[in-house]
Amino acid sequence: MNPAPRVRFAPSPTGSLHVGGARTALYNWLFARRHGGTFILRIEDTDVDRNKPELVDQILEAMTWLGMTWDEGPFRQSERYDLYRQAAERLLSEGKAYRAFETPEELEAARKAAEAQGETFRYSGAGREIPKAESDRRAASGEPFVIRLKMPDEPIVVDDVVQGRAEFPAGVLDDFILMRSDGHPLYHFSVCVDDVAMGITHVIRGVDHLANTPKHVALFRALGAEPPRFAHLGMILGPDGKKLSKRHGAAGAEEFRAQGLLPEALVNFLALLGWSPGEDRERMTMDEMAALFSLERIGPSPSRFDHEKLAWLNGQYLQDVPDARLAELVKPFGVPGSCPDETLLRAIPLQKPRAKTLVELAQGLSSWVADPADWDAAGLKKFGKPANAPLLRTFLARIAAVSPLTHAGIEEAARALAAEAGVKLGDLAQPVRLALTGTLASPPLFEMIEVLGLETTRRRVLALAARIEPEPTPS
RNA sequence: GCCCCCAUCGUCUAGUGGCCUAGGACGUCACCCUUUCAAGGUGAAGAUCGCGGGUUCGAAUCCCGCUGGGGGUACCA
Repeated sequence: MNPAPRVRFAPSPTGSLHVGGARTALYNWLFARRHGGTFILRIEDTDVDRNKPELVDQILEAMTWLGMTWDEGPFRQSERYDLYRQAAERLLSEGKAYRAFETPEELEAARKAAEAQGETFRYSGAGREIPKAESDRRAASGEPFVIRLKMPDEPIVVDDVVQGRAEFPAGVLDDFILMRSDGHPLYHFSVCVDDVAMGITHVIRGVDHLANTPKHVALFRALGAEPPRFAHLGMILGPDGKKLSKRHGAAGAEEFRAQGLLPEALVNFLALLGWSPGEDRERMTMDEMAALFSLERIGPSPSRFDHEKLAWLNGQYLQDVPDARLAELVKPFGVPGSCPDETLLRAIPLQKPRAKTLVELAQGLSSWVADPADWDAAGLKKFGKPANAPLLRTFLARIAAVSPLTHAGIEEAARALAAEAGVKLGDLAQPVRLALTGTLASPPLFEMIEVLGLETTRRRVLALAARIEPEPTPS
């Protein structure tokens, strides 16, 4: 058996945890769990200009919320500069890398010129020709330089676990920069140095890195290490097929959290974007997924983010959350803390089948807590005819006589009243529902009244009755 | 421009040469249940497997071309 794999998730703190990143993290996590490996968290913060340190905590929190715990780290690349400098020195002394003294301006000009010709700019490799002694002397004299890798003069084959085999011809890649003139390592370099140092065996990341992979392969070899296995994941697109962004509603983990989604649902949904365990399995816990996960079953193509399906899945999960837990979870979404837990606990079982998210649950719960501020216009139009006012009052009188006030008893009274009045039960129930909730949609009415109690019911019903009664003769 | 990748119902996908009259899920529609709305149950519509050529007795599955989409081509990550 192969040694236990070591994988890493390496976000850069230039934004919050995007769902694309969350899915990458998840696949790494799942892979590590599946094979008893190690999941490492590494913060790629070498771009001093674009980093936002405060985002690191946000990313860690999102990871935790999603249930992805890491075994090692978080390591920060900004704290590992010595490592990169040493590696660069070594490459330099081994002749696998060299100093180049062109200024950014010179390079930019050369790039412009090449583009004007309709050609791809590639660094000339001029620095390769500078004798070692001269290079050392110029560096010692303080002349700014970058360190570039000598790319091998042979094609590089990347045998990707999910994207398949890709061959990159020799000569299309130039001698790219490892260390900037200010001494900061560049992404490609710090990544490979760290991957070697951390003993990474499998690199699972987005396809946007596939084209960079030959650089990494060359770098691993220069560093004297066997390149890891690569698995490049297809992009996650918005419903319109464009790159997913806030424009599509939500793109960051904490935005989904704010929308009232459950982490287990989001994680399950994300896992299915590109991976399938086969046998038509869809709903799975993280443990189940971890048991079934394999890189071979990841598809190569990009996928669109379908909010509808996520919502459905979330609704499924929501039904299984114990009511007491739900009572806690829903509180940040606007259910007044003043609502007695007893009411909440009786309302939740009736309300939750009607909710797909915690936000919807909180909305549904609101009418158990507060009298309706207003009545639905369509409802008023349909059931607000003055003749209903006496019906409502009679209804109140009838249920006042029901003792104890059980939903079965209330239903019995309601049915009797409807029969007497010669109307369908719905014609009585709907006005009452409008009075209690302000809307025409709610959980079963009689159970609601049982929980709400006579006082609240009376107050709300009288309010509506007063509203629909004929004006006291304007004349 | 150059290099690389991708392409099955509207969406996520199963499918790795015969089991495919292409399966499941979301969504949609219908019916059932029903005091409303959901949930739930049952069922239906929906994919000439992007297009065109090959290979093969046989292709969604292999090969080539095309088209469309995406990525890379930075002293960004």
